[in-house]
Order: sequence, then C-alpha cells, then structure tokens
Amino acid sequence: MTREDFESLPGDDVEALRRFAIRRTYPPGATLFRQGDRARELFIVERGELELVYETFSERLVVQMLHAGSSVDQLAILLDVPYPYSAVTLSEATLLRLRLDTIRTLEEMFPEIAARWLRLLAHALDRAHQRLLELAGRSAVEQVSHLLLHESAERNEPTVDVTQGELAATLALSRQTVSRAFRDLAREGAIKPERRRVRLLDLEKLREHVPH
Amino acid sequence: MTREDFESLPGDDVEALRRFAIRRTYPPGATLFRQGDRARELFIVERGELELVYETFSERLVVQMLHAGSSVDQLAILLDVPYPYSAVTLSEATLLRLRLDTIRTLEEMFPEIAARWLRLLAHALDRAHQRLLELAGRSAVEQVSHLLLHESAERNEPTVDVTQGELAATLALSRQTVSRAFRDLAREGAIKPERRRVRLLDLEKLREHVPH
DNA sequence: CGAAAACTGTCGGATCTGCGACAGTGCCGA
DNA sequence: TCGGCACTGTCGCAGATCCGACAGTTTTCG
Repeated sequence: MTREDFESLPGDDVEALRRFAIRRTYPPGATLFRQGDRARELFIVERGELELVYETFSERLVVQMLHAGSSVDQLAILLDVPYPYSAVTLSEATLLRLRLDTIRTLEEMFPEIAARWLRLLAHALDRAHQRLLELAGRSAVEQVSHLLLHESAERNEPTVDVTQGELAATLALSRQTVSRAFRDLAREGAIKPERRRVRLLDLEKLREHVPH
Repeated sequence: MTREDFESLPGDDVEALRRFAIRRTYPPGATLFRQGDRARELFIVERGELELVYETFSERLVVQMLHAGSSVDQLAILLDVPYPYSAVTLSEATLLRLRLDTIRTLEEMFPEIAARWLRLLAHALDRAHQRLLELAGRSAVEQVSHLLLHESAERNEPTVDVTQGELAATLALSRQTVSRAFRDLAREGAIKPERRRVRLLDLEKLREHVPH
C-alpha cells in the first residue's frame, strides 16, 4: 500500500512495540476497559473488531468502530486522564496490550515513534471531529448515507456489516428511524438492506444525500 | 493561576515564539483564512475573539470560539492538510502570525515546544470531540444549558456574550429554538437573557438540564 | 436626528423523529 | 424439528424542531 496510512501505526513501529506487549485473544462481547477507568494500558488491534462506547445515564452512543491496525487510547494515556469511553469487542479479537510504564519507557527509547504516534492520534481525533461536525443538524437519511459511504470507503468494500440498531447507536438515532432511512434509500436503488448487512448499490445516488 | 492550562500555550513558549512572529491587529469581521485554503500560517490570539466556522453549501456551523491565548490551527499545519474551517474575527483582535517555514525551523530548534504543542492540540481536539459527543441526541434546552455553563466556566464569568443567532449556529439549531429555550430557562430563573448577552443566575438549575 | 440594520420574541403550519407496539423472518441451539 | 432469540419492517401518535412571517426594540451610522 503506497498511500500514507494515518489510520494505523506503521508496520515497523508495531514490530518495535510488539516486543514489549502482551498479545491476547478475546471472545466477542468482552469489555477491555470501562469509561472512567484510569488509563493504564494501550491496545492495538491485530485482528477482529472493537466498538468504543460512550455512555451517559440514559444513552449509549457508539463513538467509533475499530478494525485491525487501529490503536486505542493513546490520548487518555498521554494526558493521564480516565478513559472517556468503554471498549467492547464485537467479534473475536486479538489485541496487543501495552502497560503504561512500558510506554513511558518506550517514549524514552523511541522518541521518534512517540512523535509519529502523537501525529497519528491528532489525525484520528480530527477525523472523529470532522465526522461529528458533518453530522450536526443533518437529517437521518443524510447521516445514514454519510456513514455508509464512510465505512464502505474505509474498508474498501461495497458492503457494510452492521445491524440497524448499531447504526442507530452510532448516529444517536432510533432504530426505527434508521429502518425508515434504509427503506427510502432502498426505494431509489441506492442500497440493498440485508440481514446484519447493507449492500451499497449506487454510490452516486448515496452521495447525492451527503452535503458538500 | 496554578491549575494547568491546557487551553493555551505556556507563557514562556509564547515568548519564545514571539521573536519569530508577525504581530498584527485586525478589525471585527476580518477573515484570517478560509476553509479549504492550504495551511501556511499559525495564529495565536493575543487579544480579542475569533470564531472558527465550518461551512457547507447550505449551512454555517460555528466550531469553536477563541479568546486570548488560544492558537489555531496547529493541526492543519502539522499534517499539511487544508484548513477544515474558516476563521473570522468577532471583535478587534491582535494576533501573532507564524509562517509555516518558520514553524518548521522552530520544531527543530525547540523540539520540547513542539511536543507540548502537540499534546495541547490533542487535548483541545478531545474537548471539542467531547463537546460534540455530549450534544448528540439532546434536546435544545439541554444543549443550550450545557454550552452556557461551558462558556461561562471557560472565562470564569457569570455572563456569556453571544447573540441567540450565534448560539444557534454553534449548536446547529434555529434561532427561534434558541429563543424558546431561553424563555423556558428564564421562566424558572436559571438565566436572564439580555441583548447580545446572557446572564447566568442559577447555575444549579442550569446544571439540572445537563445530563451526567 | 432619522433611517437602516441587527437583534429579539412569538405565532402557526409543516416536517421529522422518538417511542411503543406488533408482526414477520431468519438463525441457532436444544 | 422446534422453539427461542435477534433482527427487521411498519403503524400511529406525541412531541420537538424547522421555517416563514411579522412586529417590537435597540444599536449603528450617515
């Protein structure tokens, strides 16, 4: 892959880190850390998928979905603040775990890695920021279209594996509203909803629903 | 001030940077840079207020308001991507401008400043992120209460100088909805709307409207 | 001073979303 | 095979927000 990959750490860096990390595999549904816990460890996804979940007393909002190569949650560690959200595995997942003190050592040993890491982090945050910005004040169909295009492009696949309920949680919408949006988009041939999956049929029609 | 101030650069750093910067004063309403422009300069606010505005073909959303001590837009420069939003002065404002090549030099000269800067940036982004997260799926009164408390705490003042229209743009609401929220909050004695200003009368009552 | 512009308050209708409810469908394990 | 369970599709109602409209007030500026 020739393009610069801001999503994940360079392979060389991961290799360098691997020696200091614990590798472990988790079943689906495992909680890696809870919102509010002190940030002591860093996780790098080798395989499988995670969900970052932000919870208030009444709501559950999916902040981000992570796939292989992503890392969480550098920021909390670098700033020494509690995790702002919980992390839950969606599928079976293999992760590298790095303890906090190990990381401190690493920063000293490999300052150049730390620098890249910070940049990476800044970029990831910026994307999340952008995503939220673009969602503000938009209708359900617009939000759904945007997210589908985004996820599809992210993995370079014409389908997005997600339930309507999960999608609703990600966009702070109700499941029924997502269902309605799917129906409307399906009517015009832009997508084809399937069980636990959406097939993107006509990217252009989808894009018509996304401002810009 | 004893608390660690993540909002702005340490005074020493600003001093160190000042030697390389151009200081200039702008009238209200001046545009410093436009969304989509290549990021060539960094701005540090010495005096006055700025607004960061994200625009789509149909909407205008205020991303953030900046006061003295804040700096923009490190991220775009460090990552060499276009400005994600425009910057406009709200009042007369004095700014330090740092050209891109100067900054590159600085990074080499003062790596420790660059490191602090990145952390600062990461933190600022995280706050913006949090702000947007907390807004997702909330009612107008909740959003307005949250933002008022936030702005008031930020400047340590019991009043917030802002028009209802600006507030609406920040929250992606309509001006009328903000007006209604003000009326409701005023009825219960939590705030007192004035022209171009809101006076916070009862922080506890306001906080009752903010989830957590 | 006077006119224009900006800001605020409010109304009513149209639209959208949330929510409860219920039925249908496919998948998985006993 | 047969339930259970998770996921989906749809309805109708209630509530919130948007939008256009208009009036009243304050500020700005010539």
